[in-house]
Amino acid sequence: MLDSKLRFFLQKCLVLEQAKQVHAQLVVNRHKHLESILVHQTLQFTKEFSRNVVIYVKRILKGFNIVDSFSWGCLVRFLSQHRKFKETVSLYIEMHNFGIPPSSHAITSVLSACGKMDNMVDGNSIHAQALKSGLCGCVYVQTGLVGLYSRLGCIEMAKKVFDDIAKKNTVSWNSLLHGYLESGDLDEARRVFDKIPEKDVVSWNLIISSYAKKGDMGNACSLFQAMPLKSPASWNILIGGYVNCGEMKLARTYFDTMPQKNSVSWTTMISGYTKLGDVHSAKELFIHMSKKNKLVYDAMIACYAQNGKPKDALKLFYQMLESNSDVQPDEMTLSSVVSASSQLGDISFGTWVESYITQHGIQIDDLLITSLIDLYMKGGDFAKAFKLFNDLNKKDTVSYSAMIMGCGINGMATEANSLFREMIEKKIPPNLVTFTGLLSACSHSGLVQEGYKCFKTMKDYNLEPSADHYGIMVDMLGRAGRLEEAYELIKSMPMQPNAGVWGALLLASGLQNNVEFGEIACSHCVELETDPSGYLLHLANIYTSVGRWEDARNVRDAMEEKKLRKALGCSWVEGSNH
DNA sequence: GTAGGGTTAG
Repeated sequence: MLDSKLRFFLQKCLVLEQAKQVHAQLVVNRHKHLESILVHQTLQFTKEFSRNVVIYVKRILKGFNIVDSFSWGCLVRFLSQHRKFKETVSLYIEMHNFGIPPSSHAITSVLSACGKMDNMVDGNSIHAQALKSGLCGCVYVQTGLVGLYSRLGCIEMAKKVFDDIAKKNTVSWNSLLHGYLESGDLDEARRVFDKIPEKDVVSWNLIISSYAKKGDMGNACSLFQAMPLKSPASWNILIGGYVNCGEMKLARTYFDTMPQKNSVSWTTMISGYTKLGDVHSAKELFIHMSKKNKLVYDAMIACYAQNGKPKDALKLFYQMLESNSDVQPDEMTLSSVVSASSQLGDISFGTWVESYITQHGIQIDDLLITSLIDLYMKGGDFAKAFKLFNDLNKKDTVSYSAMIMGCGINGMATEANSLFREMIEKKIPPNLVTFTGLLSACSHSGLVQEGYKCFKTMKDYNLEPSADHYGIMVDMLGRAGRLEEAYELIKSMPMQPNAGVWGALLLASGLQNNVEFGEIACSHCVELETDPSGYLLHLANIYTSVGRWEDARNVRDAMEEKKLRKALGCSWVEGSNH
């Protein structure tokens, strides 16, 4: 009697606090045999990932006096489902060391985690373990292995395991299909797709997503229309395809017409607008979404951070912390947030983030470390930045560039150059950002020869200097007093010089009190910018410095007049609204 | 088994 009552009660266990209360009751009433149901229910109903749930459940599991592979498997699956792949594998190992034999549940989850992490080593040893424990006859485990080898690009192994499956289900077929898609063999994938006896919505989604990823929206769209039953994922795949092509209008049409939007639909659209720099449309969508989950917050925070709105990014982050205890930031959220604070030059935020990470047990990863490196380099805490740099699991183009960029800003040319040499030795390819850092290091240290050499090196790496790179070169030459050379370089540019390039020449002309180049540079700046008052003021100062008071006054007068006209224009517009 | 979020410049 009490059993069924408790069972009913357990079904209602939606949040951790309730689970804890019920658990206390179980213990008091000596119903420990119901603990595994509690574990199962709690994990099933926890929609948003929460580390507290993991800690709590693990404590219950370790208190079991019976071997319960099923409950352990539930926790392994919970971690894998919430994309905590590293933790999935380490819990699996912990479970093994605890003497719990693997369940098919646990094995399939840990295999999928290994696949998503590109972790062949653990994947292989789990395969071996599955063979030893006799679980390889289980279709779920076999299918999990097909999925693992498919993801890791070992299509031959995948095919071998697949052929051994006695009773293949649709999931087994789909896993193999996934393998051919992953290896880029679209023709073979299409043959497998046509051979699947009972295609389900995932079979269709897989083949459609492969066309969408290739940018072949014609095929993707016609298959989408042909499929008998569409799931929200099918719509999201199509929308994602259009987003990747930059076709936001078409994406929006499908988004607006789809019958059941889910959070993926919203995040896909928001990130599409992010990439095009359309913060307004992204925000519009974000505001109108009713139940926002963590990923939607992440997408919107990233949108602000990537589009030069760091204050908005931080504001939304604080809002996220306050809004809902279910939505907890993780390393993904924090990397955007750190990038925003770096843009604001707020180095104290780094210390806050680091303590937040330890307090909440967040797994720090290379991307988050990279954003912290950038923050500390810009803030001048080089010791901390170098330490973090050495902590990286894998140094890549972005992390090297962040370091070099920081050296560049702080005029550390020697360090920048040795980092550059190091990355070349390690065969890590530099990109345009790397050279921005290197060139600005030379510029800030007055190393003209070195700068030229660097600039010319770019083509060895198939990199075309951008207008910004020219801007730094102009700045460097200008500071060295070589205005003529700087002007020649601007004239040689294959693209239209921007206001930054001319501004650099103007600034240098100011340092040298050179009217001739000052006038040229300023006239271009005025053409390119809507508010040229700063440039004009600069030119006026150049006139003053060489004693041409009359010209200086003329420029200032012209500025005043423009300002007045602008002010009048504004008040006229405002007035007309009333 | 399918769909969504993060790091370096401007």
